[in-house]
Formats: sequence, C-alpha cells, structure tokens
Amino acid sequence: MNKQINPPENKEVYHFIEEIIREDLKSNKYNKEIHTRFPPEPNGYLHIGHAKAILLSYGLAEKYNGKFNLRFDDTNPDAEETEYVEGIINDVKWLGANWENREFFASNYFEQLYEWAEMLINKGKAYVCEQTPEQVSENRGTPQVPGKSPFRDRPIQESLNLFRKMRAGEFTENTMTLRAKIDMASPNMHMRDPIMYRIKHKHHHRTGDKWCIYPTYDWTHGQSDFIEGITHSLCTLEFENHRPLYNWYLDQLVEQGAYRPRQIEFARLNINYTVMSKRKLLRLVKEKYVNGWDDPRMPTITGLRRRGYTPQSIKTFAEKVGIAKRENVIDLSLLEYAIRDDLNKTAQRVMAVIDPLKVIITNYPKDKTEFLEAINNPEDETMGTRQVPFSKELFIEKDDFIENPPKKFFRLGIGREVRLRYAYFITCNDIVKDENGNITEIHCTYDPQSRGGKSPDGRKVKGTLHWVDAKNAIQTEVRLYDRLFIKENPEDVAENEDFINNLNPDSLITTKGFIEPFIKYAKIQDKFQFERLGYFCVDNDTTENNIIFNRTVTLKDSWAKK
RNA sequence: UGACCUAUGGUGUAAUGGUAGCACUUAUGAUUUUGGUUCAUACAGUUAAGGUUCGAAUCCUUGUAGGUCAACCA
Repeated sequence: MNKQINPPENKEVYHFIEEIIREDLKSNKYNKEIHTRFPPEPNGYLHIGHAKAILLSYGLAEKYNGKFNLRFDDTNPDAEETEYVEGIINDVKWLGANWENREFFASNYFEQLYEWAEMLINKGKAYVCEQTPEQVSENRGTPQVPGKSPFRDRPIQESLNLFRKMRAGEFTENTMTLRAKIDMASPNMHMRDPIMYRIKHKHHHRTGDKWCIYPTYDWTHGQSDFIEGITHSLCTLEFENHRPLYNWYLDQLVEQGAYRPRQIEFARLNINYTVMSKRKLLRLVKEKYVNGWDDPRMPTITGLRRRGYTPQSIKTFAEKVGIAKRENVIDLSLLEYAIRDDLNKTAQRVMAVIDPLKVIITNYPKDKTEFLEAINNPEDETMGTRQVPFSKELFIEKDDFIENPPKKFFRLGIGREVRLRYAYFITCNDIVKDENGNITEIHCTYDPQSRGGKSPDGRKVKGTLHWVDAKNAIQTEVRLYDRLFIKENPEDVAENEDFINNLNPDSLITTKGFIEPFIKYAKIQDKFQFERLGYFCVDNDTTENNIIFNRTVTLKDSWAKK
C-alpha cells in the first residue's frame, strides 16, 4: 500500500565483463587501449548467437576507445572454405562492426607457431607421440583415472627430428602428433598432454599445400591473441575448461607480469523454437529442409537479413538479452519485439490484401477512379504522403468480413458500416455466394460525404479496414514465414527421433498479395508495413515481372488471440 | 562417483551487506482513421536447509538441480 517509489536512478549498469574492463582501464593494466576480437572458423555461416558475440566484443572496443580485430580461426582445412570467409566478412560488416584494416587469419601465424613449438620441444615441454587417435583416446584415462602417454619421455632431440620430419611430410595422417607435456593425471582432461599438431595432407584455403601439419585450436588461439595484442579475449562458456590450458601455453612464452591476453567466458545465446548449432544448421541446409543458409527461416545473420531484420533490431535484441554466465533460452518474442520496434519507426506503410474478398461499391460510378491521400508513416511525418487509387471494385481481407458477426467484431458484416482507411465509410447490404455457399463478393454502398475517412455528421465507426483497388492492384508473390520448429525446444523428442521431427510443416506458406500501385517502385530489401498485417520486405528472388515479399513479422494482434 | 561453472517472476537481466527493480510476455483499461503505436494498471521472483550479522538475493557450511569436459573439431 504505502510502497515507496524509488527515485529514478540514471545509474548505468555494467555486466561483469564490462566491469572487468573498467577496472583494467582504471589500473592501466595493459598500458594501452583495450583490444578485442571476433574469431570465427570459416566452416559455416554466422548465426544470431555469433551476432551477440560480435556486438559484445566490438561494442566494448568502440565504447572504451579500443580496437577490434576480425580473425579467422582457420587451423583445420577439412571444412574451411573461402565461400564462408566471404559470407562472414559480409555479415560482420552488415552488423556494423568495424575491424578497420585488422583482418587476420590464424594461418598467418603458422610459421611463428611452428617456431614456438620447437622451442617447447627444446624446453622439454612438448614431444612427438606415435599413437593412433584411438590409442590416444584410450590412454587418456577418465576424469577419475589418470591416463598414460607412452612417448612422453622421448629424448628432446628425437622429438625434434621427428617433428621436422612431420613437417616435411614424411608421415601419413593419424600416425603421429606433437603433444604438450603437462599432466596425464590432471582432473581437467584438457591438461592431459593435449595435442598441439596433427598431420593433415590437405589443401588449405589460404596456405595451399605449404603445410601438412596443422596446429590445434588450443595451441593456436591464445598465441594468436598474444600476437595481435588482444587484451580481453571473449568466448562462450564451453571454453571455460580450456582456460587453464590457454594460460599454460602463454606461461611458456610470456614472462611473469608481462602483457598477456585474458580469456573471459560468457553464456551463449539460445532462442526457443530454433536451433543454434552450426552442425544442426548445416544439416538443415545440406538435407534441404530449408533453401540454403540465407533461408529467411534460418537464425543465421544472412537469413535474418533476407527475412527483413535490420542491424539496429539485432543490436537492440543483443542489448536486451544481456551478458551473464548462466544458461539461457530467450523467448522468440523478444526478437520480434526488437524488429517491430525498429520497423514501426522506419517502415513505409502501404495497403496490401493477401486473402482477397471482392467488394463492389454499388453506388459508385462505373468508370471513375479517384486518388486519395494516405500517410506514409504516422510515426514519422517527414516521410510524407502518397496517392492511392479508389474505384468501384475493391479487395478487402476475407478475415474482415463475417456474415453474422459477433458483438465484439468491429469489422464488416451485413448491415454494418466500417471505414475504408483513407477512403470512405461503407455499409454492406448484400453478399453473393457460389454453389458451395462460399462468399464470392459483397455489395456495399459508400457515403460520399465521408471522403478521406471522416464523416461530417460526426458519426463513429469502430472498424477501419485496409483495402486495394482491384483494377490498379499489383499482384505479387508473398511468402509467409512462421517459426521453424513446432516445439519450444526442438530437441524435445521421443526416443529414436531427433530435432528434424519437430520441424514446422507450415513454416513457409507461399501465396499472392494484391498491393496498391505505389509498390511497383520497390527494390530488393525495401521494407514496408502492410497495414494491419505485418512487416514485409522485398526478397532477393524478385524479378522484373514478379515482386516477391517476405513477411518479416506480423503486427501484434490483440484481436486474433481471442 | 573427478574438475570447472551456474542458480532472482513464465522468459531474460539488475540490486557489489541496507526499500528486490527493469525489459519482454500475459491480462485489463484509456487514446487511436492500423484491434498497430502510445499511455496507465495488474499478475508474478531470490534453489533448499542451517549459520554469521542489528540487517543476507548478496558472506560461510552442507545439500539439490542444471551446464561443460574424456575429437588429431572450434
């Protein structure tokens, strides 16, 4: 009752990573500006979880006048391709992250890493192991049982010779590795003499056939951060157990107290009704459940872009999601909120009918067409107005007419009067049905006094409908999208099923749209609000004779729910 | 039964020993030439049990639950 209201505090709140950065800046820990990076592996396209990571690292660098690098973590030639490098560059740029000229590849550092590896061998901290992958795995032990490594006491010179021969291509794959000599009894499995190099006689998208040994992630990542002068190396929680190894490698190269990068982990993004792992997304693409990485149903950045999402909406979303260390599943509705919030302020309004019902204005002259003024965006006066044609035959939405409507239905029914937006009040007098009883057209009269949608006598109507002039309407293709999965958690499946069983069969419905002529000037990616229906954007597949619209998101509809 | 991490309304995230707040969602109402937007109101929370303290979401102890790790993936 007497609850006291807090005085408004404009105190900015910082998440734990920003807190760390602020302290480091205060203590001048690095003796320079902060430096972050985004390190994608070019083996697939980026998704919105990556967007969160990019916006975090870039946003922090920008806010604190630091630097941000883009670095491709291309240490495994098996699945990495130039196509993905280009896709990733495109997506990061589109999001607005700026890495200036600092576009790097871990493969640039292969020679340096190799030298450091020899150094470790010489220090007795690394050795060549001659076991098959199966043997390495068997001998690793279990979390409770220490492992063993039969070659770890091999003389330094012998390891050095073998390592050089590995590089020279004298051995076949899976016969030999270079391993760090750490602790085969560590409770942290990553510390049980991790692999530093493996043999792969594979062509690399950057280094070609120069190398046949490739460094592993752990041996590459921290060292690359170090080479680039990264201060805060942000990654997701699953790398938490790698941090001791990240630090161990740096210990071998860096003096106590000297500069070194710091790895900090945060929780990855999950959203309900979709999947977010590269492996699963790749499967959706490869097995053609969707039409490629940029299918508008995909949570990829390229898919969201094609769907009509804006960089701003993704930034808003990433901010609202926050940064923390606990596992999370974000409601899809938050993403939808973010895009509606942006498009409401920016999108051109237009009237379009997707499921048409013909309306004949019986008292309107047969050959007349007049033009009515419509507002382009009620949220932004500077966007101006446009002229919309009106004549005797129109289309309205089938949903907007019920023969015998219930009391709370504000739209059209027999004997009811509604407003056609920006046009006239009309009253329905009669309907025409086909032999199956389906309504084929409705007959209305209009009130010429109500031009523009106002009645001079001040009488009110509760409903306002969107409409298009049948004669002047432009016919387009419209693709209606819905959530990709039927279940909140796509992994919620019966035994011997998988997430594929939860795909939503109605995630894409292709239909037609009849749109006012204004739309003929639309270009690919242009975004519109189809009044009362939702936000739509022009799809890439659009050709001169066939405009195609993607529905980005519907408008909130507090009537449909009832 | 090993190591590391996490636990606050339906969801996400704040409160840094001192009034548990914000956003999304949901519901209701007002405004409205979009059943949109905007505005207002409401519902609803500290994993459990002990302990320290004048005072604990916060510190300590012990549970419970969840996540990650035994690829020559990243």
